Amino acid sequence: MSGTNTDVPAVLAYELPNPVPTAELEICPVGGIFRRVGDRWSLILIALLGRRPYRYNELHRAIEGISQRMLTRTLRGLEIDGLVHREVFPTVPPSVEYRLTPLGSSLLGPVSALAEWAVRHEPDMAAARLRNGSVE
Amino acid sequence: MSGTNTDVPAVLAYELPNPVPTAELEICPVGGIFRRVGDRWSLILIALLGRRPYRYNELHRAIEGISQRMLTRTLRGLEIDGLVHREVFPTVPPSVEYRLTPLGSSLLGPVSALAEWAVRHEPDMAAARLRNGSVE
DNA sequence: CCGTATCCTTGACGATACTG
DNA sequence: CAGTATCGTCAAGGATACGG
Repeated sequence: MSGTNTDVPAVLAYELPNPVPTAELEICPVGGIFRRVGDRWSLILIALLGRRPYRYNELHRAIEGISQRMLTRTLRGLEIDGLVHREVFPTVPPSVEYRLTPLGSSLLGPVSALAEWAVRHEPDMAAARLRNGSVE
Repeated sequence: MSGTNTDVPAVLAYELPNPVPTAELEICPVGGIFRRVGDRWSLILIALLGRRPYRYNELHRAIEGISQRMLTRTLRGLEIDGLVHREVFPTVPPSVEYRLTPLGSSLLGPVSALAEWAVRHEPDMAAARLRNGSVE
């Protein structure tokens, strides 16, 4: 689905008048979303929670590379930005469930588009890195 | 173009088997592309070069917030990954032109999709931040 | 079970100065 | 014009230990 694109930008063309006043770029929220989701764990969490709700330790076990500190911090960040919902069940012992909000779910589409690009073109980038002697 | 999406993931669903062996996530190149392009300047440069080729100081003036150091480093990074092509013209004084490679151009589509999402939903995120008392 | 608190390392980034 | 070199700062992230 979705033809590959060597085609026109779209929003980008609109966002960037020619002399590029810089302020335009600062204001442009594209950078913002990349910063929010471009860290080490946010995307992984969003992808996971895109499948079903998870409890805290369930996430901790599932990802396993992540520290408790970063799991908590990343979840809080996503919660603050309204991408993830946190619900506490006052059971004994307590359990906390995390799920995507509708806003968070709406991110899955665009992210998937980028994911498809990455899956398709990552070999090209790897080849380029070899050609240009990054880690030879 | 492209209806909004609260719809299904796609690649993400494929990328993530349920117990999530972590290795799957490490290997998944989605994180990689976000890391490469999620820094402060890469996206801006890609967006700029998506419009036309630029010379070094032209970029430096156009973006203006950027230091020479970071401009050079970011361009080198993008060049190493095959997203940007650097061509030197042995004139006096020397001039160097940067342009997107076809690979780099192919990124504009997916990035634009995410840009559209950001433009549309950034207000929702800002509202959420206020609700959740991030910078109140 | 679900976190917080503390310490430490690393790398991103900016500022400034200098060069072919 | 098109960079490199050096230094300093700051936030992301990991490790470990502790608490409700």
